[in-house]
Amino acid sequence: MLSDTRSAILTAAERLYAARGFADVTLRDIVAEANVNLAAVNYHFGSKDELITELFVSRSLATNRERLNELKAAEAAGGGRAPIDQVLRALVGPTLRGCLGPDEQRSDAARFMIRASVEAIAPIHKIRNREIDHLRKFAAAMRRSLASVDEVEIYWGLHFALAMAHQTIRDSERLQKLSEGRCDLDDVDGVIDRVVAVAATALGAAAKADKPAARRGR
Amino acid sequence: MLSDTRSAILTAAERLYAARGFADVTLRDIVAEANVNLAAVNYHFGSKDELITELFVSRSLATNRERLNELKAAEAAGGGRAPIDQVLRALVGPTLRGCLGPDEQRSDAARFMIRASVEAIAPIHKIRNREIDHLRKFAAAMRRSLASVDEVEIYWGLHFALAMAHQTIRDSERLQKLSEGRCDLDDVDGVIDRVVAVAATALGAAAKADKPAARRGR
DNA sequence: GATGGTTTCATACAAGTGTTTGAATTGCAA
DNA sequence: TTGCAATTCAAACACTTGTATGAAACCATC
Repeated sequence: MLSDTRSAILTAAERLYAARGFADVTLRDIVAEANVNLAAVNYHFGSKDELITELFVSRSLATNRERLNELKAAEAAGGGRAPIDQVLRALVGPTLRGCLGPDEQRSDAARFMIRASVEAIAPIHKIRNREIDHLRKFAAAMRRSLASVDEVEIYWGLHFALAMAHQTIRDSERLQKLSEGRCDLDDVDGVIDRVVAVAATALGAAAKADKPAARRGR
Repeated sequence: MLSDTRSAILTAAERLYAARGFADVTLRDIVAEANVNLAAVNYHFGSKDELITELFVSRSLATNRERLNELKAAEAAGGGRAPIDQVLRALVGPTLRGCLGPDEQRSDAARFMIRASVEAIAPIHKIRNREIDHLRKFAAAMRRSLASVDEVEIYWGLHFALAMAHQTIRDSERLQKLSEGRCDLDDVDGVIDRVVAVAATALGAAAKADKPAARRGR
């Protein structure tokens, strides 16, 4: 049976890290949010780093599971091979849905994971290699979907898709200001469509030529 | 005449922040790197935050100047209007060149700016609005280049171009591992070509339809 | 109801942080 | 050289951080 205090700490830490980042959230902030005693953190987790590690591992597994579920559903519907846009959608959809859109729909877990992937925090950096194994599954699905595309292009496409999704979450405020509100970031499905469309187009172009567009102007 | 100590502090801070991020670089680290006394920072800058602010403003102006120079050169050659790929190249080229490629070619300034744009550090967050004015100039150049493209698509294209460039810098290690070295990140011009090509393709597709590619699979 | 392990609590601790201080040192003009 | 402002320096300051301690409270089991 999991201690009540234990999960209260995890939830509070997740919420605070998601909202304010790792830099200026202290153990005292966390225990205040969780309404528990300061010493409870070290009692239940051993140290602050171990708390962060456990939180990251737990949320990382959950996110990966969600993405793989979407992927498997898409591939099952297509007889073991899903259209590239559905593969990409499974990759970027869960995180985008968890970070954008109406407040009540956002998840602290998704925003925590974004912070964790961006801020170079010591305990997380050591574990992050596991994410590569997870991404490899998507690279494999993309190759099944686009058999004629060179493997290198697959990696670049996957990388760019994640880049666009990630940065859209992180810099949504800047894009709003820059476009003076004309870019609608509350239309989460629209954003997902855009990211998927651009990445799929890039991969589609790669299917027709081994090299990207001709270089000019150097 | 600028004090020797003053610029030594700026240089040391830039190098350390570029290499290790803001989180775990202390004033004592900086003064050790600069070979000056601890109190020199507060004497010359007033506070740590003011040091960071001055550093960010200075490097930000330099980066923006470099990008605008490339843009103006391209537009001058085209009679006030540059091809979209050259506009995009002026936007992402300087930073990518300063952050990727051979060590001796990298600039602490470029890597410092990446850190500054990623890590939510208080003194910088207040100034970062100025970057929007700078990006607006590129949005305007893109509209001159692609008169038929809807304004919203311009913003999305600019945003995605920066996203791909940024993330490629930040996650170059992951991409290397994921692709087992098959994605050549030392070929800086090749990377720039890829980013520019994908962004330009996305904008080109937008020129043919008001909406991005049809939505599927919801 | 007593017992003993588990959990909570107030408090203290050592280490590290940015900042301040006041005395030394420097550099330059009179 | 003398005088004075600008700069450097070692030391200390006030504060915050994560962690450790030992007593108190809790709680199921006998």
